[in-house]
Amino acid sequence: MKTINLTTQRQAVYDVVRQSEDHPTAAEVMNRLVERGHSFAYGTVYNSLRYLADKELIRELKLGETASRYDARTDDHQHIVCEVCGRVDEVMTPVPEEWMTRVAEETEYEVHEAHVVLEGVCAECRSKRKR
Amino acid sequence: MKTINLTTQRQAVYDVVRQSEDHPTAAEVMNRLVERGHSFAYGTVYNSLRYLADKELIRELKLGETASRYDARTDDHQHIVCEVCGRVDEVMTPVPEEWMTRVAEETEYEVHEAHVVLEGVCAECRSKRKR
DNA sequence: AATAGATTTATACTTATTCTAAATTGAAAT
DNA sequence: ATTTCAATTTAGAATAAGTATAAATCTATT
Ligand SMILES: [Mn+2]
Ligand SMILES: [Mn+2]
Ligand SMILES: [Zn+2]
Ligand SMILES: [Zn+2]
Repeated sequence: MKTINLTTQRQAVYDVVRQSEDHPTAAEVMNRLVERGHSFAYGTVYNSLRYLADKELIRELKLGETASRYDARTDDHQHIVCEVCGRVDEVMTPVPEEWMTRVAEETEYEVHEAHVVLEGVCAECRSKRKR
Repeated sequence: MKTINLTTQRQAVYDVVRQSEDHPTAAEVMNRLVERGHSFAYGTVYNSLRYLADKELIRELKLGETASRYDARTDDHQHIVCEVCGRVDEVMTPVPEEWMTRVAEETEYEVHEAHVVLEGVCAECRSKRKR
């Protein structure tokens, strides 16, 4: 049931995701694997990412870009994307329970989760802009 | 600058989106155009949707599915997707300003907007399930 | 060692969308 | 009315991300 089989490939993919701070795409994971001397088939990287996400060791993020990103943080959190440089940062402030409750009332849905993608300008791009 | 040129094709695409309650995908828009007796090139439908979204007559939604959906409502609102039947409903209860402010403090971003996709089970699927 | 299930690999395929270059349209100027 | 020119549409090719397939390889158990 709960048994997790970490093959060489899966372990290497997992390591890359865990050691990345920037929510890499599958293509970025692949590049980093090559940098580390691995050469796995593309399909294997996709399979591994899917496997790790299924086992909840990582999360797949759909941020509205063309490619999914992957995140080794599996605790509840959201994301913010810089409109200027594209960086993706963590949002740890939780979505208010009370808002979710109100949405459940409004929509008559049983609400399971909320995926939030915020957009704005990061501190770095803001300071660059002022000048 | 602000001039909007609604060709026959763009007008027809706009009409379909406005008269749809269900946030159709580009392929669904195309089917509905054919039902109405139109036969536009695929590229034209995509171009029209992009044009209308640029002019802010409609909105493009990225809900984490493979295909974008389109929405004739351009006022501020969010969406909820049923995990069982896939239907997409409106969420009009606004995201709390206060939460956005806290996120701005936490991340040091200048926050411009929030895109929220909630997931859960709709009333209809819930009642079907209970039996 | 033999078997069998799981996994990896290379490659083909799919889906959504964008790009391209030629043809068409339509408004403005003659 | 005819010419002109930019904007638009069209058909089809191209791209990007991801999935499916089938053969080869690995691994645990007899
Ligand atoms: Mn994250
Ligand atoms: Mn909507
Ligand atoms: Zn930035
Ligand atoms: Zn439902």
